[in-house]
Amino acid sequence: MSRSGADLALLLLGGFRSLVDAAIVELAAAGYDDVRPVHDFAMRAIAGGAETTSELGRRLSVSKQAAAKTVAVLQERGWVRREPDPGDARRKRLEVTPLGFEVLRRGEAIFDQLRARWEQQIGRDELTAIETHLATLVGAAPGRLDTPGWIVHDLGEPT
Amino acid sequence: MSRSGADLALLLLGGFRSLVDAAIVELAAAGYDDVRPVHDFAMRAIAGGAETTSELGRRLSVSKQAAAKTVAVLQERGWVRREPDPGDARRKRLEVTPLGFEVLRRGEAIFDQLRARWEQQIGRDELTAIETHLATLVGAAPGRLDTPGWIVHDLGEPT
DNA sequence: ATATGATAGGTAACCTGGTTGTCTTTGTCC
DNA sequence: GGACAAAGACAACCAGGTTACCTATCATAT
Repeated sequence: MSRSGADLALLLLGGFRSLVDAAIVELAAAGYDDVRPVHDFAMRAIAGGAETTSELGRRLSVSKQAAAKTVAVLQERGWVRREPDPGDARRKRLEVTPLGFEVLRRGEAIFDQLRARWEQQIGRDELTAIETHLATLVGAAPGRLDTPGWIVHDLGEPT
Repeated sequence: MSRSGADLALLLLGGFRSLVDAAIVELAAAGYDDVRPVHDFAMRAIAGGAETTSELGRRLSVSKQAAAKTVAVLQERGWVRREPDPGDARRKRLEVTPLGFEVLRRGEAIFDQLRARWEQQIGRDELTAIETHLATLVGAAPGRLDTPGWIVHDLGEPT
């Protein structure tokens, strides 16, 4: 019945949004108010080795100023700390706080749960097929979205 | 190898963005500068029967003020006209201009082309399967994204 | 016939997540 | 020591949203 290409785009966006909206709602219910995708991404990047604001900006493909704004809210909420770098007075080293890791782990659990729910609906093989194909789509595109290789999967313990 | 739920969300967003970014680039190359998804959606909604700014806002699930801003740029670019409604002095009737339809048709063609390219890569059945499953995901979600039933598929001729 | 309430639109102030441009401080390399 | 690069801070701006509030017009009930 031939969906249009625009439909496809809409479906992809819709899928993302239904996942993310559900996650935001559940995080809020768990007491973490107003966690946005950008917060999650940024904390993962920091946990994954983005030590400075400038580096964070590069990894997220945004300007360092934009990264600085994000860091400011993260810091204000106590999810990220900024401390002077002993070896370089220009830098302020970023680190995710235990509380930040908690948010990250919660978010992860929620996403996994949503994914599991969907897997149950459409079947395991179908889901992996979708993921594989999406990965090739994203990978094949003249990528504006930087390959999210920096996404840290093992959140470990909050030290 | 178990992708996480967060990966899935990222893949969906990435898929949307690679499609949309490519479309924006190609539309720009065709002389239509800075066509954003929101412009396309809004014009489709208008073409599909959203006669007033308030109605447009309702259909796009944004405030009427936000819709008014979008209409302002659409009008400025000559893609949409606003004319007083003869039967109701409060209303200003919206209509997509021939130029606006041209943009819409161009965008549609580009999306279809991108979809076709992808279909070639992963196979027809796979793509339809993905679309079907995405549709259930989006449909099943306690939908923040209003069902885009208003999306007009047949752009017809610019009259 | 008019008062009441709903609706269309406009204006203004504000938020978020971006941008560019400019500046200072600090580090590195020759 | 001098030139340049990099980190961060600050300001102005933009897009696309929000809420609050105002006026004009229409519809309806009494």
